[in-house]
Amino acid sequence: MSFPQSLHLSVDCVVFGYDDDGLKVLLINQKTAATYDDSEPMSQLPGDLILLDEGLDQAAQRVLFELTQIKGVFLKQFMAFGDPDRVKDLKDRAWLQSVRNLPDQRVVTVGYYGLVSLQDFDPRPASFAGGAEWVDLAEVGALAFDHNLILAQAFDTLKEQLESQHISFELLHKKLNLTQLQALYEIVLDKKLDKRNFRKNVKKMTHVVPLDEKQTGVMHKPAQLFSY
Amino acid sequence: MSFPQSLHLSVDCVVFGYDDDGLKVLLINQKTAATYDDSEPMSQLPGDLILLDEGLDQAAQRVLFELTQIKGVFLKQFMAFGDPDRVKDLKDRAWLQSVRNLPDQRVVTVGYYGLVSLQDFDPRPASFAGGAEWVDLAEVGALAFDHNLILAQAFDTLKEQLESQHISFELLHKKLNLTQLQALYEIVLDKKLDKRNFRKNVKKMTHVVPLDEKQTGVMHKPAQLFSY
DNA sequence: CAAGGTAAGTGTATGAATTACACATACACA
DNA sequence: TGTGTATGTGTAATTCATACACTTACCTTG
Repeated sequence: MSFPQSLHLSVDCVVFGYDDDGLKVLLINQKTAATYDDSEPMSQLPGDLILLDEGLDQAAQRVLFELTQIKGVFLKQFMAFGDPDRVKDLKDRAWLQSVRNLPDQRVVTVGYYGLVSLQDFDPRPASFAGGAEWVDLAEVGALAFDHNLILAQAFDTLKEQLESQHISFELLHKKLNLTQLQALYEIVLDKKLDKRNFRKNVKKMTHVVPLDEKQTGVMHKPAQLFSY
Repeated sequence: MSFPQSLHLSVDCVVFGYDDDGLKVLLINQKTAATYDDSEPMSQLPGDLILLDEGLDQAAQRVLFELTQIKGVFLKQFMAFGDPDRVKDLKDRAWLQSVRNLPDQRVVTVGYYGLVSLQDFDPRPASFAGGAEWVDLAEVGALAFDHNLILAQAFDTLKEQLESQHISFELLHKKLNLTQLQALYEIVLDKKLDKRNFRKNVKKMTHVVPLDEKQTGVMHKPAQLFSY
């Protein structure tokens, strides 16, 4: 009835970044130390083991900050990934050996996702060691471990969230005008929306409130800004 | 960059059981060995540590079977619970000490939920050691650990699933007639539904198919049976 | 074997919500 | 002062959701 059990637990953060030319995801490059052959160092989602005295949500915030210097993003847990072999692939072994005490240990990870407006979060926190960068969703290649799966799952969850009306600003919590917000919806849901109907719907969302502030410096009628 | 880390991972199963007089949840009684004071042995959700070579879904199925003899339920992951103190409460220590090698170890758990029709799953797998039993949702008292929280969260998830049309039979995967199905919806969502409208909606769900089979032995027009 | 009891099964009219669609407005710049 | 550009707004048509009552098929009992 009791098992000798020893495994590791990590969090992985899928942070989507939105700007006018599309949806991006925040990736970090594995520091190349030792690759198992002559292949390129791989990219991966920012993630790491949790500490023994911190909660999961807390761990997600900390890990994201440590790896990318990004702070204050609303991160939401969406799924745990526990395939026993998820870190056993040859391509991932060398890297694990360079950073872990027990590189062969099984690792279960808890996935978090969030959404930010790229205007705010410096589009290139690349200054930081490890090289974090925003990669266009369409251009994401093969990631380490099962991170392509985690990313896909996070994206599905984001779509569901948006469609079920609940969230948008909750994730973004940033001031935006309605054209930008609509563009975000269109990119994530991958379909065109009607401007007037979209605005009618937003008016019904009580959690989206107009600010006093207006757009400035544009060559047209300035747009009203909104926030969560 | 690498942490000494040692913690346990478990799964907990929230199995809802439906029959004509309401919605129940499957609980097990802690074998009373040593309670920390003279209090009653507590109930808890069926759950246990995962094995090192099994996946999470697989672990959920195994643990449920080992603790309750129930097999073949569709179980769906819904959330990981990782509060560092979730198993540290005094009331839970004595029991952990009696069943675990490392009773002080932090335990993170992954929650699974499912829904079964009580006709099929012997309403009382109580014959089995440990005493599993179906408890009316309204009558669930204080559970061990954070299991009341896990249960509440699972129930919320179930409601969302039903409301978003997606699931019902996917969880039940059992033949039912439409009156029974409607009653299930009414109990879970806690509101009355219109019979004719409900049936119209079910017709739209392509995954719910009528069987050749009909109800027998009833004192009225026999109902068509449906399945997933 | 006829009559009565019981839940199953079915359609329509009304109101609510969603969709499709085009022009006047406000600011910046030249 | 005029032109360019994206903002901001209403209505009619359609689709979807709701409310509502009687006939049907089988079982039972007298």
